[in-house]
Amino acid sequence: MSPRTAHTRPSARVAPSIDVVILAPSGRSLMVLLERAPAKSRERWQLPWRPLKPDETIDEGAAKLARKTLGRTSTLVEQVAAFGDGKRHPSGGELSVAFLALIDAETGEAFEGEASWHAVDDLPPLPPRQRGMLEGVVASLRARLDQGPIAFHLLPQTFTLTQLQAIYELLLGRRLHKASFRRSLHAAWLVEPTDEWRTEGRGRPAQLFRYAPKKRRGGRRGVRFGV
Amino acid sequence: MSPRTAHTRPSARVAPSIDVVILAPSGRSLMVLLERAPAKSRERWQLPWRPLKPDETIDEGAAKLARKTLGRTSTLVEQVAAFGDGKRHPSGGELSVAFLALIDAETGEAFEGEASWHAVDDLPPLPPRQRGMLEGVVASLRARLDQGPIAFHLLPQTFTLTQLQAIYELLLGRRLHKASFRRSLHAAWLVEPTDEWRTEGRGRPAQLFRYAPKKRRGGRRGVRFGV
DNA sequence: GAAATAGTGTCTCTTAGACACTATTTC
DNA sequence: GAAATAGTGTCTAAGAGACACTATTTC
Repeated sequence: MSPRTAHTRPSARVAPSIDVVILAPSGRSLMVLLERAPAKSRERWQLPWRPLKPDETIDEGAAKLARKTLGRTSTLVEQVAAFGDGKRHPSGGELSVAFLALIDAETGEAFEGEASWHAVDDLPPLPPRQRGMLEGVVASLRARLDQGPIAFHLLPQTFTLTQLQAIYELLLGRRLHKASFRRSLHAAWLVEPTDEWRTEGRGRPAQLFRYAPKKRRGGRRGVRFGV
Repeated sequence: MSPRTAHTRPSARVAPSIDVVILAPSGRSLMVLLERAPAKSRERWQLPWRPLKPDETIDEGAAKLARKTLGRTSTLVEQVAAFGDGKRHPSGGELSVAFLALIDAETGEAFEGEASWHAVDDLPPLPPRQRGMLEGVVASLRARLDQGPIAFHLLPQTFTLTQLQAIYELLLGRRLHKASFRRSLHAAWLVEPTDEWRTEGRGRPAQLFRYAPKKRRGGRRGVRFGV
């Protein structure tokens, strides 16, 4: 049922790989960090990956990989899913574990290294399993947007409400109503104002906010049946 | 940071394991299917598992394992997450992939085999990694309840609305309002009535419904900020 | 003053939940 | 008729979206 490439070596046991999807917002796009693939590869780009070493946990391996790629400790590294669908992966192994790391726009723009940013809507060819992993990770990110404070990982410590709304619009793929957005945000007690204001070209300056969840209101909305 | 058991053999590469969490509703509890562990084990019970074989995909492996355990093809087998947290697993390996299978109550009650049902709220000791896997799978199930028609996999083909509501209450862990539940269900066009009615002891007979999603209304509620 | 961006007040419509009711069965 | 369960009508309150407005900046 699942496709299988011809060149897998059936009896050689290859270590599972750890692959990391590092995302940052940029303008109206979500960007992913890709590395140049080795010269012999079919594709020119790949997700950063490494084999799972025998005496480390996958979380340790992923943290090391993200750190090596980014040159710093990232905000969030979180396991998403395992992929062992028979599609081709640079490791030659059967199993890969996908991790997600989120970087804020400022840090993303400042990044300089071996890897470079690509819009997730307009990607170069990737090894097939990595392509699936990237799509799976982004889909899971979108699905979990309302389950936790994911969006704040894509912003600097302080931010304007317009910036925050732009992140939600980016991840949800649709425009949001400004007044409604701010009302729900206020009701959720997730952010608090700082006493700083940011002037950006023309227009009234915007107040800066920080992420500071206060209480958890009993979020008892009714049952929402599957989309 | 993560605990590591002393008995892992650092250089022996052990195949990743595939573990299945098979769930069925029973009364007011979610039940999971556990197998007797081999005599030498620390715990007496374990989740059904098997090593990933070199030339199969994880989905194939999980499907075979579920079929072997249940003696039939299960309704839903779906990968949830990988666990490689350094905790002990019967396989001795570092990495395990968790799968979820959902069985309806009638099929669950009819099941007879090597394994037996245990309430997820009242479990015997399990190998530590499997304990984490089970909790992770159940948490993910609850979190994804409103993303897809999960609840219907826990019911027979036709069911009463009271049964359906009981499944949602079981998974959400709270009581729901009858009239509201039915109104939202009607608005979501997920079920259609059959012309059968079920009499169960006293009380007015209940109409049987079947899962028959009609249209997808633009489920455009506002942003819900993380709980 | 014009243009641009930030932020708010009010109205409407949808819907979750409470409450109370009717309907149909067994005992 | 009593008890039990199924199913519905109406009211209220919360909140999402539309619209229009005010506020503060640069040019």
